[in-house]
Amino acid sequence: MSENQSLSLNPNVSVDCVVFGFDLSGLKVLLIERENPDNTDGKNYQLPGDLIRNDENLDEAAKRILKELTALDNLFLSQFAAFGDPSRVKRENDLEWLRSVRKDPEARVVTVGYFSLIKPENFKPAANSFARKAEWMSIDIVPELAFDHNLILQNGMEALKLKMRTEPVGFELLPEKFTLGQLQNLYETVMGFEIDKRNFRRKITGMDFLKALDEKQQGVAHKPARLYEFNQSAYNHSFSPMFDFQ
Amino acid sequence: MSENQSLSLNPNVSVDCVVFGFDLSGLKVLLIERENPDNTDGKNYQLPGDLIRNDENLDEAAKRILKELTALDNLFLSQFAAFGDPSRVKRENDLEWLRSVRKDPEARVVTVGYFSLIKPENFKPAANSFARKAEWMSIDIVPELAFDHNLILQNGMEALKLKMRTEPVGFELLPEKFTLGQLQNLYETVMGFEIDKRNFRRKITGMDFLKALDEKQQGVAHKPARLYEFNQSAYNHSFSPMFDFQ
DNA sequence: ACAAAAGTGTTTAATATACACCCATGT
DNA sequence: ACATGGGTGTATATTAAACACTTTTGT
Repeated sequence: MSENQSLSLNPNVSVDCVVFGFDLSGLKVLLIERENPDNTDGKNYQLPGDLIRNDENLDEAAKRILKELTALDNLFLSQFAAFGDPSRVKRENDLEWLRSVRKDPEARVVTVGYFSLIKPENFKPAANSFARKAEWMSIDIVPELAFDHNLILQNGMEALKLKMRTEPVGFELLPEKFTLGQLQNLYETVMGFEIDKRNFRRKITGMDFLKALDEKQQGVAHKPARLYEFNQSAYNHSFSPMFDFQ
Repeated sequence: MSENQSLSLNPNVSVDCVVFGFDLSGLKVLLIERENPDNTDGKNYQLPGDLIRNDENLDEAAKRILKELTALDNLFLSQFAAFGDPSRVKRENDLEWLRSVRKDPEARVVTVGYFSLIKPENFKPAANSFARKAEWMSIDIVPELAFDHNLILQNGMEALKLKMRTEPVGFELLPEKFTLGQLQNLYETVMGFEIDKRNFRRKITGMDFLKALDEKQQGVAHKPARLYEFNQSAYNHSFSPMFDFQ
C-alpha cells in the first residue's frame, strides 16, 4: 500500500447513518431512493452511507455522508454498532447496484452504524436538489431496505431509545424553541408508551437544562403554549436514567 | 477479489477483545505480552485481537480469538464500539510488530471492540501453554498498551458498567456457585462505589433469577455464607436499571 | 477470646403514580 | 359555542436510603 491509498475509499469498511427526524406526523427516518438496476419492482430504498476514506476516522466519515446529504454541519451523531455479516449482501439487486457504483463490488464490507438527529426545520429533502434523492419516511411504514439496512435501522432505533432515556438529546429533534407538549409527544413516540402530562412536566421542568422563555406559540387554535429552549451548558453529564417513565 | 479471498484475513478489519476477570484481588483484564521487536523497553502488552476472516462475521471472529486464547467456548460476549482512527498505529514499535506478523502491515485497520467475561475458575493463563503469553492484569495497574488499546479498554470498561446496571451479567464473572458477599464485592468494584449491605441484599434477592442453594461455604474463617446460583431461565429481559445503587 | 464476614428490620426520605378540571385561543 | 391542546396540585404508593447488632466459623 502507498501514500495515495490515503486519498481513496477503503474497500472493506463503510458507515451507514440512521437519520431521525420528528414532526407532527411522528418519527421519521431519512432514506435514499436508489435507482433500481433491473427496474422490476417499485422503489428501492437504503440508508445513507458510503465507504470510508482512508484519511478520515469513522466519525468524520459519518459527518461527510451527512454533509453531502443535507448540507448541514454539527448534527448530533452517535455510533451504535458495527455490522459485519459476510452475507450482508445477498440480494441480486443489491449486488447489481454495487457493481454500478463500487470500484470493487465483490469486496466484503463491514459497516459501522451511526444515528443522527435533525431538526425538521433544518432539512426539507424536496428543497435540496443537490443531493441524492432523499426522503423522510415514517418509521412505521419503512419498506424492505437494501442489504441489512432494516436490521441497522432497528438497532439504531433501540440506540435512540436508550440515549433518550439517559441523556437529553431529544431536543435535537425539535425546533430551537419548542413547547412541553411537543417534547412529551416526542418522548411518547420514541418510547412507545403514553406518559402522564402532569408527571412529565414536573419531572422535565425540574431539570436544569430546560430554559423557559417569555414567549408563546402563535396562531394555534387553542391556548398558546409557552416556549422553551434547551440550555446545553446547564446540563451536567451523569448517567442515570433521566427520562424513565413507566 | 476472488473466491479464495473468503479463506483469507481481511486486511482492513480487526476485532479486539477486552476480557474481564474477577477474583479476590479485584477486576482483571487479560493482556497479551507481545515480543518487543526492538527490545528497548520492558514488557509490551496488547489486547487479544486479530484481523477478521472473510468468511466469518464479527461475533465469530471474537469467539475465534477467545477460543484460541482460552480454549473456552460460550463465553459471554458483547460488542461495544468500533475504532477507526487512521492514526491508530502511530508508535514505531507497533508498526514494527505489524511488519513482523501482518501480510499487509501498512493497511489501515478499523477494529471492533468486544468485551467478554470469564469465570476465574475456568481460565488460568499459567496453565495454558498452547496460547500466546496471556496474563491477568489488575485493571488499575494496566500500563501503556499497544495501538489505541488503552482507549478500547477504557470504553470496554464503560460498556461493562452500563451492562451490569441493566442486565444480570455479573454472574459470568463469578464461580458457578457464589455468595451474596462476592456478588456485592463485584458490583462495588466495577461500579466504583460502596453499597449498603442490607439494601443490596434486599434488592438482589428480590430478583427472580437468583436461586438460593441449600449449601454453604466451607473452610472460611467466619460464618459460612449461603451459596447462590444464577437462574438464566428465570430472567425476563426488560431494560430498566436493575442495579442502580447510588 | 478474638477476628472476620454473614445475616437480619425498621424508620425516614424521596420519588413515582394516579387522577380532573379550568384556561386561552381560533374557527 | 365548540373544539383543541395548555396548564395546574394533591394524595397515595412505591422505592431508596440510612443505620447497628447478633451469629457462626477458624485460629
